[in-house]
Amino acid sequence: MTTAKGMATRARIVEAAVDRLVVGGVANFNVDEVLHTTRTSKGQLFHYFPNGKDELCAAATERQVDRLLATSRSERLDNWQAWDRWVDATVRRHEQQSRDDACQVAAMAGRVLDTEPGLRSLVAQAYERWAGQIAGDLERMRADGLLRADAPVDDLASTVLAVLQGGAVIDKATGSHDHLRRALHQA
Amino acid sequence: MTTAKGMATRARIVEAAVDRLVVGGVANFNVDEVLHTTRTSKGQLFHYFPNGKDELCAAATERQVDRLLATSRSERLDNWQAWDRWVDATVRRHEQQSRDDACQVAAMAGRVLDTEPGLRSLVAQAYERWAGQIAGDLERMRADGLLRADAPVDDLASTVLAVLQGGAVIDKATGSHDHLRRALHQA
DNA sequence: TCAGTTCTGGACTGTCAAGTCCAGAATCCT
DNA sequence: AGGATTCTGGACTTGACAGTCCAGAACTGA
Repeated sequence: MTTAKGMATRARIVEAAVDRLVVGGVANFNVDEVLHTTRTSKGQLFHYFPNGKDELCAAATERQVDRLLATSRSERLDNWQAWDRWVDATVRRHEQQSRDDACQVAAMAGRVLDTEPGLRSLVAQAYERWAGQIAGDLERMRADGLLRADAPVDDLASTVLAVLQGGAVIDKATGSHDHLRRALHQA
Repeated sequence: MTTAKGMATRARIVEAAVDRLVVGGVANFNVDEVLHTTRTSKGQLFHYFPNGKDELCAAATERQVDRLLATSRSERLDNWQAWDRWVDATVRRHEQQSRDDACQVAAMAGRVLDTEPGLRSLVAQAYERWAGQIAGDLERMRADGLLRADAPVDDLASTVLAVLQGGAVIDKATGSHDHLRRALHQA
C-alpha cells in the first residue's frame, strides 16, 4: 500500500536512475548519485526497492524500454520519403550527440547485457518488438508495390536493426557513418 | 631495463588481463583476480604497470586489437564461395558461444568505449583497418566482375561491419539471427 | 664470488559504494 | 482528534578493491 506521494517519490527515483543508466550503464551506476540528484535518502531507496540496486536497475530498464518503444512507434515508415527522412534524422541525431550515445537502445543494450539475465530478456523483448514494427512497415510497402513481391521482409527488418545498432557502436568509436544507412536503401 | 623473466611475467599478466577484459569489460575487471589467476602479486603489477589498472587495461586492449586484426587478416573474402563459408562459420561460431560474446570486437567495443578516450581511439583504429580489409576484398571482387562495376565498395564494407557488430549485440539479447547476414548477400 | 639490479610476495591503508537500522515527520483513516 | 501506517533522513556497518610499501629472493655482469 503506497500513497500518491510515495508513488511520486518512487517515480522520481526511477526517472533519475534511467538517466544515469543510459549514460553510464549498470557498471558505472551508483545509487548515492541518484539519491543525491533526487534529494532522497538511503531509507527511501530501500523502502521502495527492498532489493536495492538490482531492483532499481530492473525498474529503470523496464521504464526505458517502454519509453523507447513508445517513441519509435510514433513514426510510420511505410514509404520511401518517410524512410529518407528517418535516415536523415537519425544520422543528424547521431552527429549531434556525437560521442555520447546516439542510439539509446544500443547504449542500454551494450551495458545492460553483461549483467542480470532478467534485464537481458527485457532488452531482447524490446528488440523483437522493434523488429516487428519495422517488418510491419515493410510489409505494408510491399503490399503497396513499393517493394518487390518476393522481398524477404523479416530479413530486411533484421538487417535494418542490425545496421542501426552496429552503426551506433562503431560511431561511438569513430566519426560519422552516413553511408551505413545509405547502403541499406538498395535492399 | 627488464630481464627475459620479467618480460615473461609481464606478458602473462597482460594475457590474463585480456581474457578478463573480453569477458567482463573494464567495469567488471578486477586486478586481484588477474593477479590470482597468474599467481602473481600486487608488487609485480605495479612493478610492470606503475599506473596500475589503467595502464594494464590499455596494454591489454592494445594486445587484443592486434590479435584480432591478425586473425581476421588471415581470411581472404574475394569470391562468393569464400563469403558463404565465412558467413556460415561466423553464424556457427555465434551459435556455439551462444550468449557469451560471439564477436570479441563487439564485446571489447561495447565495454571499453565508456571509459578512457585513449582506448577508444585504439578500437576506432581497429574498426577502420577492418573496414579497409573488407573494402579491399570487395574491390578485388569488383575487378573480377563478381560485383557490379558501380558497386559502392566502401559503403558495402561499412554495412557488413555494422551488421556484424549489430548482429552480435542483438544476438546477445536474443537467439540466432542467420537472416541478418543472408540479407547482406543481396547488396 | 659478490655488489648491484630486478623480481616477487603479501601485509597494510584508504576510499568508495551498497546495504542496515531506526527515530521522527508526514499522511491517512475513522 | 489520534492511532496506525507510510515516508524520510542520515548515521553506521560491511565489503570490495585500488594502490602503497618494504623486505627478501632471484638474477645479472664483472
